[in-house]
Amino acid sequence: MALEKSFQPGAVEARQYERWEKSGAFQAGGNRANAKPYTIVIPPPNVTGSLHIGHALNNSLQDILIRFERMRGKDTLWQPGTDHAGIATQMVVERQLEAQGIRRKELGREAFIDRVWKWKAESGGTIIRQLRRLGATADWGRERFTMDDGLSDAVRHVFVTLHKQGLIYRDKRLVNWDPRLHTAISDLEVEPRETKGFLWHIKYPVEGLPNRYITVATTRPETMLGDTAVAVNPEDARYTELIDKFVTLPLSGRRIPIVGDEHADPEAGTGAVKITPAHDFNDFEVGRRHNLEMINIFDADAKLNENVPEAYRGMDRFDARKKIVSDLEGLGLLDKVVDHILAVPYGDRSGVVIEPWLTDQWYVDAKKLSIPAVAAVERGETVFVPRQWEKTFFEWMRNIQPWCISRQIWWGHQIPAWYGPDGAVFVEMTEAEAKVQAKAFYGKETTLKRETDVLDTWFSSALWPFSTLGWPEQTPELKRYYPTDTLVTSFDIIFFWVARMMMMGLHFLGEVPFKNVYIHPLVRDEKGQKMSKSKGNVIDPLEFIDKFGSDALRFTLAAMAAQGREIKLSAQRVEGYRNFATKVWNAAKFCEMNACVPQPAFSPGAVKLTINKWIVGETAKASLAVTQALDAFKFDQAASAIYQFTWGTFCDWYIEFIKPTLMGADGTAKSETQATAAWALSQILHLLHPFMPFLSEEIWERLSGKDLLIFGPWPELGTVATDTIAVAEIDWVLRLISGVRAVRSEMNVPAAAKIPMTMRGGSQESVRRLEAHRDEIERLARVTPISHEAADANVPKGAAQIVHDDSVLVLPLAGVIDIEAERKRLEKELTRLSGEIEGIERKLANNDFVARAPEHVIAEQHERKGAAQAAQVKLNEALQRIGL
RNA sequence: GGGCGAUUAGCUCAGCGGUAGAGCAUCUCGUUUACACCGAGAGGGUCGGGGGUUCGAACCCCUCAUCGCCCA
Repeated sequence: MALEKSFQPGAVEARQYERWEKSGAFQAGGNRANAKPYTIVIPPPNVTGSLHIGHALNNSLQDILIRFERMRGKDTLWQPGTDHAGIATQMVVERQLEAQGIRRKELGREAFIDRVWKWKAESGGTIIRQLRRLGATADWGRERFTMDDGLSDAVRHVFVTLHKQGLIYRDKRLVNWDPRLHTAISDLEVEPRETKGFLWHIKYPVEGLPNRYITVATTRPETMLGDTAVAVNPEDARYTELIDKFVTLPLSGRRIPIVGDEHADPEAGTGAVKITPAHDFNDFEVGRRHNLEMINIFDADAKLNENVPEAYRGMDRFDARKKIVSDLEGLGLLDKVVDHILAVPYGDRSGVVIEPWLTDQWYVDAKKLSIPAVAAVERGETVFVPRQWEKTFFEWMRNIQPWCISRQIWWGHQIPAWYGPDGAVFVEMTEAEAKVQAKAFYGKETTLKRETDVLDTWFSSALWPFSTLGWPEQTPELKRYYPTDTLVTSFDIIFFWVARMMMMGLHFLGEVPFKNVYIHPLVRDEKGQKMSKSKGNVIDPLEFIDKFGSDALRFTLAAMAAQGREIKLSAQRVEGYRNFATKVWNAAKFCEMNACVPQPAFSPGAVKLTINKWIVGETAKASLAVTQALDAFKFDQAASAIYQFTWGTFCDWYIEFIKPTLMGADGTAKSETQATAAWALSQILHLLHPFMPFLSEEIWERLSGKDLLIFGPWPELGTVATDTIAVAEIDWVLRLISGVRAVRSEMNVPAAAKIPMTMRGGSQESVRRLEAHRDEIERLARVTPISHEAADANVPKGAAQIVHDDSVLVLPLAGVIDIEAERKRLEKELTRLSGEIEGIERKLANNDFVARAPEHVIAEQHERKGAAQAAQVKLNEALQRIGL
């Protein structure tokens, strides 16, 4: 079947994807039961999500690894799925209901959850379908969802076990309260935004000292109604005499102590700070140190509650701020107001200011769980790539806080805890078991009330690497694929994912969940800005796929995935790699037109022609480069290696070189070259497959028509030795051609003109090479006739001369050449050479260099100097001849 | 305030102790039978500044500057 003029991704992608899927290539296990397993678990995207460019990068890289290992013969498992995204999903469905005039609370918990499931069945998991367009070869039959029965069972099991081990407990602490969503959220879901605000300096009258005030500076005056102390630094001489005295809190008249605490920074504000333990994380700690009372002044909406003077009750926190400031001013207690920049915490889902609020919540003792996780990374059981991210991991893990896992929403894993009438709690897998416990506790049947809170989504995500494999059942899959091999994610997820999965994996399976964590960059727009819906600069990967093809997008992302950088993506770049795809297509078309068909019995080590020996060696080199780069997660280098080899070596030189042979009549040379070209192309398709799967599979099908490329085998050409003699010879020819082309262009010789070339001097070997490659040189350098003459022969007037190793190439261009220009060219070359020689001589004259530098470096310098000097001699001769 | 990172050709980025690289852009030439989504060639960098270590530094160390990100 003849190949069309160019590659049409749209016509190919769906069909090839179907071939793969039908072939069973995606399925773990399969007929590779004896092979070594290789496993990646997908970082589960939100079930509400759709594919954005970050997902495209993340999943392209995973697919490249999976395809690479699959071709190498491993039993690959790429475990796909989504998480239930508690708050996000609940919000989506709630909004839908509101549009129909239905309020969640009116509907009731059970009915609401039914609606969420219905929504999930209809519109959830868009992203999973979109991943197929990217060419992702995950094992879709094994797709999991964090709310599946099995995974929910794992969640309950973990919760109950940790509780019995004392690693999950209930506590009254400050949490990040979202007054709009009415739930606690995690530190990581809080987005600090730098905001212009004020520092209000407020005077608190000191008890027993008439007209003596202590002035506190605060960014949140409304919280003063909950103050239970004023703190000053014990070292601060201004205030030492006031410590242990009392102030009268303005507006409420409460009597609160002045305490000495290091939290007060003498340099900041007035050096005295008000302490509101129930509404500030730092103050909470101060309160614990000094046994201060904790007064909660807000309700769940962040409105002032009954613990404040009546005038302020029921007010919104920001309205209350205004009133309090003005009331203080009226009392003459407002000292001054200073502009101040502060970080205000916003909920990343709700967009409202988060309120530190005192509530009862469930916590995981993350500190205890973090110890083995840190140790495992220290021992190298899990390795981060690039390594530097281990610092980030350690930094966070060593300062880890108790993990608040309860959420006051409905969609999620309801906490398996039941309360007795007196508040005693029974944590069990099922209500029946809880009842048994309760009966033993109370000595009689009792009515229990289940905890209404659900768990943080990340609690279930943390179990993903093993819950998806069937844990807590001891399944064969768990045994075979855990620990997984590689987790591919970006750095902003180290805390969310990596850390929590490490803790849970180690605690429950005694082994790390993954051996490598590859941290890839974040994708930004062309200007380097983070993409966000509000900025309107989001790139839709599907648009790129439609326009340039999935392969082009994948290749671009791989090529830009250099370690330790951000990716700035531009359409131009994607277009460039689309062009590369077309180039490959056309090279294949050329091979097809010239009957270059893969020969099953072809042995790359047995080819006879120099050019074929050369391309065999170059192919082996390229395959090694790609393999090594992928092994080291250097996707950019792997992409670059296959790109350079395909375009710069195979297309630019090899194909051009073999044209005469392919079109000639020499049967033996022709058939060897056809077979070699077909072989080299097939190696290219194999090496390219992980990056450009659709294109490579399509060409492979047309070329060989048989086995699917997706199954490999991956080129392992380590045993094919590079023929160094052939490499040196072809290198000599290529440099000769390039040299002639450069001079022609510089001298403005019309591209179509064929000019004579004489090689002057040169060793026997040079003469032999010239003769052996006469045809190719004539064609590619556009010179004819080619002749050879002795080093002392006469040179025609007005000839351009090129020093080429041990010979000089003479291009007689009388009438065409500008003698002055040629002289300048030669002189420029000479200047460059003498500069180089000077530099080398300076080095060699340095005794320290000769004494201390390694031998091979010195030898190299001598070699370079020799070559430069030889060229210098020839150039000088050429300069002398030019005027003759 | 603490930590991490960046600064290399016009742009985007590799390279991280021993002759400064790629892609794109620019300029010149091109109806050579796979490809103009192409071919041939060219120009362009004292590798942010300053110190130091070394026979030798874009690369290691110190310092300053500028710009990011994370944590307080």
